[in-house]
Amino acid sequence: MLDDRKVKVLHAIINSYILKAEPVGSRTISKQYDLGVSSATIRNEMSDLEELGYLNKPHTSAGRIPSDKAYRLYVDQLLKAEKLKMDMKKKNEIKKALVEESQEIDQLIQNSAKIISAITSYTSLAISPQLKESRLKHIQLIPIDEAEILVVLVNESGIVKNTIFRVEQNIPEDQLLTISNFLNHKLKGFTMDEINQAMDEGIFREIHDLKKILDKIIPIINKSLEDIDNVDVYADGVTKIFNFPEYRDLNKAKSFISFIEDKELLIDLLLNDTLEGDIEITIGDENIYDPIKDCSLITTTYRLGDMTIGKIGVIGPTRMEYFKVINALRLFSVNMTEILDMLLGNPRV
Amino acid sequence: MLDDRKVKVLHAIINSYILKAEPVGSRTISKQYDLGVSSATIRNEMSDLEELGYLNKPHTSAGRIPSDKAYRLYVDQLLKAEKLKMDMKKKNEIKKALVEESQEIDQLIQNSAKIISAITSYTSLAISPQLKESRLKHIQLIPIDEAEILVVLVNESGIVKNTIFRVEQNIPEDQLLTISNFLNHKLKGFTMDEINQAMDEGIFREIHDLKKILDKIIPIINKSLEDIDNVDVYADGVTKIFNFPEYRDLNKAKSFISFIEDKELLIDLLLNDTLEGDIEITIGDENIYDPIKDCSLITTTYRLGDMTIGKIGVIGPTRMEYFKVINALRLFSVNMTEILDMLLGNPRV
DNA sequence: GATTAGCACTCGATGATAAAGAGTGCTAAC
DNA sequence: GTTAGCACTCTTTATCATCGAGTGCTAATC
Repeated sequence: MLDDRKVKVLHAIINSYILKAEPVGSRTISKQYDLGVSSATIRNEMSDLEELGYLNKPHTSAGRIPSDKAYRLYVDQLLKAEKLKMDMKKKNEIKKALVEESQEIDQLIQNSAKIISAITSYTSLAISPQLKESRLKHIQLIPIDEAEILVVLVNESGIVKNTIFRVEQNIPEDQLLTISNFLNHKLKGFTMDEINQAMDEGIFREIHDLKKILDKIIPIINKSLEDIDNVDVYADGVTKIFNFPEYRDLNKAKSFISFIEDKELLIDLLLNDTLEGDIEITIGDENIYDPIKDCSLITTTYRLGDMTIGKIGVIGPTRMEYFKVINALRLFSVNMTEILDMLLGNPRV
Repeated sequence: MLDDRKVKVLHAIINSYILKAEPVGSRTISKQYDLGVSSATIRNEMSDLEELGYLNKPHTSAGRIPSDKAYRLYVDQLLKAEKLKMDMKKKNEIKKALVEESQEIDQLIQNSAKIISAITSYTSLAISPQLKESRLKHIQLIPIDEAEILVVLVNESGIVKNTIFRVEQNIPEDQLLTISNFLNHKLKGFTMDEINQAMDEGIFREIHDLKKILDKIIPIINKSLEDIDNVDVYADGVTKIFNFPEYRDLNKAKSFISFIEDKELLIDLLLNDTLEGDIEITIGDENIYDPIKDCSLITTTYRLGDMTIGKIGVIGPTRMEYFKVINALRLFSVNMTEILDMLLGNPRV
């Protein structure tokens, strides 16, 4: 069905269209890509490719445009054929830049998005670590002054969360310590769900004298653990979309940018996919959301330990420089995993 | 120079232009605004107003467009004349929505930006609290496990910051407590600058046995206090700009959105102004930055105690619904100040 | 002296028409 | 199977006439 020459023609068309963003004619291919056949032959092949669904015609007298199906074929072959020859020098440069700028995890993610957008020239997306079901590692109550107590929570991954709350009457420091110890003893290693369940079962029944303060603290613990699990998304280089002729149309640009502006949708977009695999590519109509049905989304994951905890990627017109983007993202996947390990991972000494 | 009727004509033109975004002709004014004079008279007045710099002509046979100078006059009179009749019902509605959604300060600011953009239909901007020179209120070291210590800092305003760091060898809990107490004793109430200075003066000389751990902690304290002072900006409703006909031009839209995307510039924009005053308005060419020289920026401040600590505002075409925006922002200024007081302020019981 | 009706004039916007150009698809020859 | 050649299609671009909103001036009017 798809003989060797057809594939070559198709690739030539795709390459040309990625480069120029203009419908590709038979003459262009026969002249600029060395296939050794005349434009008439190319015309015949193109006609076949169109029939097979790999090419579209904007109108009779225009050239051809690759379909989503064509990109899919192209990308699959790209991913299969391509050896992962990572440019270690570049990788380490990026790593250095990332580490220097990012002491906090959120900063790391944000900076990654920024750098990716800069080096690929596409809009980048990134989602903060997913630490679903995080387990409590440490809890401590600290008196700030007579009327304020600070609750500090640390989860397994080393993410910390604090809340200050007010109390009517002064609670002696040693009593707070007792409470801290007690809570640590009872709740350490549990997820929020488990803590809730334990409470329903009345693990605190034994101590009546602390009840009043515990009643105040438990909701805080809950909220904080919830907060830790909360995700954030970042986008960078949104206006890069204006550089692509397909977004000369104001309405298209608007709908794209509106989509990117909607954090809820972005989170959904990045999480709905699996968190598996190395590089994931969604092309055009394969996307669920209407506003990006003529975009391609390329994402990669980053890990903490052996858990995949987040995603970072690039979005742009289906006519995307897949090769370049895939390579850039691979660099980041490795780098971020390494950096996260350094920032959050358990010390392995 | 500017007699009463000229002002009336000018206001009519401004109102019409704000509404329609189209050059205003003399006939429109004489028909739709009840000034009791013919279009010819209006024409004469318009000619005078143009000479005085209040009106511009796109070309000979178009109507007139208000100049920045005209908006400035209009706005100044608006601010002077307008009584602050705050819609208390609406104010409290908004307050309720804000309080429910925002437990964290940053969330409060973000939500405010979102709501403001929604009710005004313009792009909103907000900057996180400026707690310049924040003073240390409390510091505590908490052992997480054998190799990790959590440093918790609380500043005067009740903002908390944590960092986990690793130690080679286990430090006994009581020793950490001693260190905490010592640091609290020495550093409480000081700003970062003062802490640095104190260290240069060698306040820690007396205790040699703690030197090793202190050397590790001091940079963390510094970084954390710096971090607390760090500002963040938020923008919401960026794509609203597409709704305005003056941004039908792709390049204009791009340059506007690029500007808004650049956090550095936004911070500068919001901080370069004074932090004084109720409502501040910068019109068109009064703006320093080129990309927004045909925008107006309206901001208001919010306070903590008697210190102005942040700004929130709206940006849009100079043809802006000043009245509506000013009223909306006033509501927010009061609400946010009240909410911040509740979240962070000292308990006054 | 201010106001107004009247009218010539300006200039962008709109739409129709023509010409140019890129590309296809078919046919017939190689 | 490949290719040259050519009629045909459809968009793009340029040109030109027309339309209409609006001005600015003049002369008449209040």
